[in-house]
Amino acid sequence: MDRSSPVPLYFQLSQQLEAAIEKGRLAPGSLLGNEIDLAGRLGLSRPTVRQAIQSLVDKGLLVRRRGVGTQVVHSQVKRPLELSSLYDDLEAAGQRPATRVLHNAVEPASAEVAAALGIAEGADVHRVERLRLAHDEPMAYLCNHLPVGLLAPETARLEATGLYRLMRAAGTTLHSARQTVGARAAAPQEAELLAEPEGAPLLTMARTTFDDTGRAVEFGSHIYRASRYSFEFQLLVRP
Amino acid sequence: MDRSSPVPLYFQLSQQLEAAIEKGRLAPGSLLGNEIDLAGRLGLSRPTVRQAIQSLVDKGLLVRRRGVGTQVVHSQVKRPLELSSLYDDLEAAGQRPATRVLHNAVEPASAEVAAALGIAEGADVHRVERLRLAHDEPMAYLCNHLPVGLLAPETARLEATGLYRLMRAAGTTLHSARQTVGARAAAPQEAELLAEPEGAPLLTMARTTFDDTGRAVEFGSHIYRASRYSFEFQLLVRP
DNA sequence: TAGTGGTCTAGACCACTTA
DNA sequence: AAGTGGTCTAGACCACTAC
Repeated sequence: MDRSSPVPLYFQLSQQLEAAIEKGRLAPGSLLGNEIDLAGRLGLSRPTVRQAIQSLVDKGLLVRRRGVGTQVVHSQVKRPLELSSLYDDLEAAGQRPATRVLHNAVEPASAEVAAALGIAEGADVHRVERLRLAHDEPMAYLCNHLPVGLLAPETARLEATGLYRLMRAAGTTLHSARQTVGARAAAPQEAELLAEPEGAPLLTMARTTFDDTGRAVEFGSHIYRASRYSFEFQLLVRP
Repeated sequence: MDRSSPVPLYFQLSQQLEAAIEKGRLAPGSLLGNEIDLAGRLGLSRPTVRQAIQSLVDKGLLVRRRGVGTQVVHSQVKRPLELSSLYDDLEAAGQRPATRVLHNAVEPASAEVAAALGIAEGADVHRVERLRLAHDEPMAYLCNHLPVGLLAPETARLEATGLYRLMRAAGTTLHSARQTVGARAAAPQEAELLAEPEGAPLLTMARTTFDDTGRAVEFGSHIYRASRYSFEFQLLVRP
C-alpha cells in the first residue's frame, strides 16, 4: 500500500488482488480470509477493504457468502467484452482492416433514425456509409447516423480507423449500446457489394450507442457476411 | 424510510429514487441535491445515501460529476436484458410457446462440449434436444448440454417451461453467459425441422452459461429461423 | 471561494452459515 | 457457539468544478 500515491487505497488493493488471481497466487475456490484481519494486516479500515473486494465481486472474480467467506471464482469468466468495434476486432486478429467510405454527408433524419437517436424527425444528422474490408475482401457494409455537434466525421479519418475510436478521441464517453442481431438472405445489391452469391445468409445488426449521460450518440445498421464473421459477447445477469 | 423493515435502508432509498425517476418526478438532467443535505433530510448517514446512489449509477440511471452534482440520466437507457430465455421471451410476447423434446439422455461429452463446460472429455453430461414452437409453428431448434449433478432435466418439465427456469428452481444462480451469434444457410435436415426452404438464412447461437462461482452450468448450440426471430440485448462498456 | 463528490477511518450491531 | 459478511453511523480531509 502506498499512501502517498494518488491512486486510491481501495483501488491499489483491488489491483493487487486481481493480479494475484490472474497469476494463480490465489487459486480458484480458495478463501480470501476475513475482512477484519485483512484490514488489520494491511493497515486499512474495513470499509476500504470491502470497497476493494466489492469491485472484484462486480467484475465476477470473487464471490462472497455470508457466514462462509470470500472465494476466488472457479473458472475465471472472461471479462465482458468492450463495446465491440469491428475495426479493432479485425486489427486485433491481424486481418489488416481497411475502410472504403461510400457516403458521408449531413442529411435530415428519417423517422426511424430520429426515433433511435431521440431527436426530431428531419433534424440534421451525419450519415456515413462504409464498406469494411479485411485482406482486401469485403467483410461488412456499415451505415451509421450521428447527431450533428458531437463529431464531424472526416472521410480521411474514417478510412484510417474505426468510428468508436474517433468518437472517444472527440471526447465522447461511450457507456452502453442496445443491439438487435438478426439474419436475412442477401438482396442482389447487397450480394454484389459484399461479393456473396445472391440469397447468401447475412448477419444484420442495428445498434444505438449511448454516452454516460444517457444520450444516444450513434445509430447504425450493419450487414456482415455470415461466412466471414460472427459476434461474440458476454451477458451478465442483473443481480 | 422504515427502519423496522428488514429491507436495508440504502435499498429502500434506491428503490424510491428509481421509482421517482421512472415516473418522471425526477426529470432527466435534473440535479439530485447534494449527498450531505439528502442524508440530513432523510435521517441517514452519508455513506448510506452514497450506497443507494451508487447502485443507481451502476444501473445507468444516474451520473455523478465531482464539483457538479448527481444528475438523472437524459434518455432512460432501457435496463440490461436478463439472460434471455427464448421461452420467457415468447411468453412475454403472448406467443404461446410450446416445446417438443426430441432427445433427453445422459451421454459422454464430446471434445467440444467438454471444452465448453470445463470438464473431462467423455465425462457424463445430459444432452437435451428440443424444438421450440410458437403458435404451433417451429421457431428454433435447441441442443443443450448440462453437467450431471446440477439438474436432472425431466422431459415433462422441459415441455412445460424453459431450461433456465428449471435451473433456477434447482438452486443454480445464473450469473453470466458467453455467446457467439452467427448465421448460415439451412441444411436440408434443418430446413425440414424448422419448416423453412432449403438454404434459408438461419440465426445460430452457441452459449455457455456460468453460475456465480464461475462454473459452467450449461452449453447450448441453437438454431433460429431468421424470418421469425432476432436477438436484442444491451452491452455495457466497462468503466 | 463555495460547493460538490471521492476517499477514508474506527467503531457498532445484525443475519447467516457451519460445526 | 464461533466466525463470516451485511449494514450503518458520524465524523474527517481532499480534489475537482463553477462562479
